[in-house]
Amino acid sequence: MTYFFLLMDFASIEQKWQEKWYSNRIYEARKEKGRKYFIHFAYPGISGYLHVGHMRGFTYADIIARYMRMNGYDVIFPAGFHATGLPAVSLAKKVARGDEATIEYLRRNGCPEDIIEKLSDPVEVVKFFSRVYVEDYWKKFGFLIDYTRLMDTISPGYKRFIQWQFRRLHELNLLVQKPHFAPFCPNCGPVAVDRSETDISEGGDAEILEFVIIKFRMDDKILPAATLRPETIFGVTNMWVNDEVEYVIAKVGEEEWILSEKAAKKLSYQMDGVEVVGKIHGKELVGKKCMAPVVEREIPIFAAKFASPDIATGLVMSVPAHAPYDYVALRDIGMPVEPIVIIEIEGYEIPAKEIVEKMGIKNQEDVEKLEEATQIIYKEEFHKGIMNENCNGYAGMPVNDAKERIKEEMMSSGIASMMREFSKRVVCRCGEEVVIKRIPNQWFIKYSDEELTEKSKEWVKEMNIYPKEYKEELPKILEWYGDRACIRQGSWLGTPFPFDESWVIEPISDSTIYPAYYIISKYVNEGKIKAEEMDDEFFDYVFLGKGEAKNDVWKEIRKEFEYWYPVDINLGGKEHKTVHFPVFIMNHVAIFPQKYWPRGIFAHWWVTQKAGMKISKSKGGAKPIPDAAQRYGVDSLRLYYAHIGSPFVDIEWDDEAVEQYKKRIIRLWNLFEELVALEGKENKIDEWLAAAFNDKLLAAKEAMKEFELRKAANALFFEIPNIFSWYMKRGGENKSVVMELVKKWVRAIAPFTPHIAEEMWEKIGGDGFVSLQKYPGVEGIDKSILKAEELLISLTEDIDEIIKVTQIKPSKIYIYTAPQWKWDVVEIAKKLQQEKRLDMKNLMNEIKKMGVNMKEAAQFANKLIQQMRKEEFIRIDEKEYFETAKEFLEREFGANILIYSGDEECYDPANKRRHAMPYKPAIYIE
RNA sequence: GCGAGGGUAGCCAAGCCAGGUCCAAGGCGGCAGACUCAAGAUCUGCUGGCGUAGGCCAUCGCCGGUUCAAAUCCGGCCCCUCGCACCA
Repeated sequence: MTYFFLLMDFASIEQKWQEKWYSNRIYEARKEKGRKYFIHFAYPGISGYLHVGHMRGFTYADIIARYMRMNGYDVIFPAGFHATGLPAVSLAKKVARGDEATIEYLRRNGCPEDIIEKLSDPVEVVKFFSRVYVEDYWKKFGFLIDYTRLMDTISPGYKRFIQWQFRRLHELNLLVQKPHFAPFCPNCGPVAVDRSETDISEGGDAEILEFVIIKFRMDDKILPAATLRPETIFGVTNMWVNDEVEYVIAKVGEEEWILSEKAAKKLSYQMDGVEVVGKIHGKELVGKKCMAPVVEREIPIFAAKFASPDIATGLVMSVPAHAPYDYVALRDIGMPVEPIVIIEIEGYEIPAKEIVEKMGIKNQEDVEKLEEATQIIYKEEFHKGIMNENCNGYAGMPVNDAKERIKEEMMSSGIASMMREFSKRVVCRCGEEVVIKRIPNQWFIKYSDEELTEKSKEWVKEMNIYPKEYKEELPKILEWYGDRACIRQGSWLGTPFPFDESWVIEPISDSTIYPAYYIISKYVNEGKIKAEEMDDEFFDYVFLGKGEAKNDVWKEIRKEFEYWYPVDINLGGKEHKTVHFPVFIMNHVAIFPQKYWPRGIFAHWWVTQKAGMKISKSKGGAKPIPDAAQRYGVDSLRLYYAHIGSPFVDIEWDDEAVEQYKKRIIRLWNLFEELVALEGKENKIDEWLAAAFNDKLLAAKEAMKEFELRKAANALFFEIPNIFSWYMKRGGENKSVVMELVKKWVRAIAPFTPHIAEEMWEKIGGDGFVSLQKYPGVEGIDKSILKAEELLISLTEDIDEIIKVTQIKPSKIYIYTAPQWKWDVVEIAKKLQQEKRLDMKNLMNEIKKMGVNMKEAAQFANKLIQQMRKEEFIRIDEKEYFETAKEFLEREFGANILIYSGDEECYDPANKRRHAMPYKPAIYIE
C-alpha cells in the first residue's frame, strides 16, 4: 500500500483522460436525446490570474453538468469572458505605468516576459488571459465546457448583439434619460471610483453622500450650510465659520452665496451658473448675524476650527443639542447660546451634551471620539427619535420620516438645495482631486418599471433558485432595484451605445442576456457567420422568431436557440445576488417571450483566506491554480470544493484540509483495488451490502435533486466506502456482488472525481468513457436486512460496553432474543397505533387476553410504547440473523457466542433473558 | 437604516426547512495500539462526565415558551459576518 502512495501519479492520470475527452470532443453540446440542460456560470471578468478560491463555483458547474449528462440530458455548458469593465483595463494600466507589484505578480505566476510587455494593451490582456483560463484552469480541471462556444464581450459580433438588445429596450420604453451625478476628474474626464483604484490613486472606497444645503440669509447674501441632517434645522442656535479661512462670494443663479473656494469649484460641476465674484474672510463673518429659514430665527455666527473648507460648503449650522461637534465647539467658547432640544429619545435629555460628557470629550480637537459620538447619536436619533413640540408641523413624527419630508419641503420651496460630496478625499491618478459632476442627460435602464418588476417577481416564483433563502430574498431585491445608469464616457472597453456612439455601455448592462449569444458564438467561431451579417433582422429572427431566415445558417441557429434555450441554471458567486442575477432575470423578462425566461439560479459562497493571511503572498490560498492542481491532484481539489462545506457558506482555504482530501482519494483507490481483488463466495452479508449500498446511492441522488453537492459527496465518498469496508470486515468476499456494486459506484462518483473514475472504469473493463455512462439507478432496498445489520452493530456495541464496565475477560457470551409473545405484543401495538389508540390502558387490555406474566408484560409494554414513537418495528428473525454472524462475533470478541431464542430452554444464571425485547436482545457474559 | 446570513464539543464543519433513530455525521488535533531499526505514511480503537451489565447525567450563544419529546418549532435578548449600486 505504501508504495502506491508514491506511485499514485495524479498528473499523468489527469492528462491521459483529459486528452481522451478533448480529442473525442465529448464536451460538445449535441441535440440527441430530446431533453436538454443549459448550465453556465457567470463568466469571469478578466482580472489577471485567478486563485484556487475562484475554482469553487466553476467546479460546481462542471459537477452538475456532468451529473445531468449522465442522467440522460443533452447538456450545453458554455463559457466565456467578461472583458468589458474595469479589471482588464485596470491591469493594462498598471502594466503601462510599470507598476512594480503588478509586474512581479505576473512573473511569479509564470507570465513570459514578451507577454508582459504586450499587456499594457487591455485587448492583449483579454486575449492572453482568456487562454490562461481555458488552458491552465478549466481544461486542467477536466471541465467538460463546450469549448467550441467560447466568446468574449468585446468581439464585433457580441457588440452587435448588445446594440440589438439596447434598441429592443428602447422600443420597450425601458431606456430613460435623466440627470445623474458621477465621479469626474477635471483633467482626465470621467473616472471610476472603485476599490481596485484603476483610475484613482486614493479613496477607492469613498461613498457619495448627499448633503442638504440650507440657505441662511445674511443681508443680501446667502450662507449655505451643508448638513446630512436637515431635520435638525429646528434646533439651530448659531452658524459656524472657520475664522482662518478666506471664503468666496459666488453667484449661484440669481443669488450670491458665501462658501469656501473649493466648495464653489465643486458646486460648479453640479449646478449651472456658479461664478466667483468676490472674497470674504471668515473673520469678517464672525460676530455677524444671519436668518435661519423655516424657524425664522436670527442667529449669531461664531468661529469653529472643525468647520473645514474641504467638506461640502465649508459652512456648518450649529445644533448643539443633537450634534456633539457643535456642542463641544460652543462649550470651547463659553456657551454663549443654549442648546435647543428638538428630538425626544429615551435615555437622553440633551443627547449631544450627555454623550460628550459621558465619553469625556475635552474639546473640538478630540476628533476620534467626536466622530464616534456623532455616529452613536445619529443612529439612535434616526431610528428611535421622535420630533418634539419645537418642530411645528413635524411634532410627534419619527425622525426618519421627518428627515425626508423636511428635505422635500425645503427643496421645493427653494430654501434648500443639494450637494453631492465624497465621504473621503478621492484623488485621480493625475494628482487632481476628483469631483462629482452632474450629467444632465444620462441614460438609464428603467428597472423601476412597475410592469417589468411585477412580471419578474412573479417569474421568480417559477424558478429553481439555490439556496432557497435567496429565492425569498430575490423579490425584495427586484422591488428595491432602481434605474441603472447604463452608459458612461471614458476610455473603456465595451459596446458603443447605439443612440449616442460617443458613450459606452457599462459592464453590468452588457451582460444580462449573454447566454443567448452562446448559441451564436459557435457559428462565429466556426466562421459560418460574420459579424457584419448580424443585424437587427438577424437577431429578431433568431431570438424572437420574427421575419424570415435569409439563409440556412440562420435557420440552423434559430433551431439551436429553440432547442437549448432557456437557461436552466446560471451559477455564480454570492456577489451576484444583488447585481447580476436581478438584471439577468429582468432583461430576459423584458426582451424574450416567456418560454425563454431563465429557469434557475445557483448562488454559491466564497473561498476566503485564513484570517490575517494576505492574498498573493507565498503561503495560503494564493498559490497559482496549476501549482495546486499539481500538488494535490485535480480530483482531490474537486472533492474538496464539493465536500468541505455546504455550497452556501464561505469556507476558509486550508492546505491541510486539501491534503486530507488527497489522502482520501488515495485511500479510495486502495479500497477499490482491494474490492476488485476479492475472489470469494456467497455470504449472508452480501444481501446487506446491496441494500446498504443502494440506500446510500438513493440518498446521494436525492441530494443531487436539489444540488446539495456536499450531501451527495458525503454519501458517495464517505458513507459508501465505509459500507464496503464494513462488508469486508464482516467477512464479505463475493466477487460478483462486489463487482456489480463497484461498477455502480464508479459511475456514481464520476461527476465529482472524473479522472480517477475513468481510471477505475478502465480497470474494471467498462465500456467507453465513464463520463458518458448512464448514472446508476437504485434497486430495491431491503429495509429489514438493513435493520437486522443495525441490530447486530448495536449488539456489538452493547457487548463492548458491558465488557468495558465490568472488565470481564469474556470466554462465553450468551445472547437471548425476545420470546414470541413479545413480538405478538408488538403486532398488537402496531395495530393500536394505526387506529390511533395506542396507550398503556388499551395495550394492557389486549395483553390480558394473552395469559402471560402481567408484571413482566407491563414493564415491557411501557418501554415498547416509548420505543414505538421513535421507530417502526419490522419483524426480524434476530436469532437466525445473528447465527449468520456468529463467526464474526467470535472473532471480534475472542469468545464463544451462544445464541438462544427467548422461547427455548437454556443456560441463564443471571436471569437476563427476561429483559430481552424485540430489537434488544438480552446479553450475559462470563 | 434597508436586505441577508450566522453563533454546534479543543478546532473546522454537518444536522435545523420536514421535532423523536442526536449520549450530535465527517474531518483536524489529541491518546493508545499494529506495521517499521526508527521516523513518516498507512491501518485499528478511544477521545463530555460518572458507572463492576448494555445505564444515568450534562452539552448545540443566553432567557423563556409550545410539546409526551427541542440543536431542530415560537417569542425575546446578546454577539459576529456580508451586500447596499454604476463596482465586477
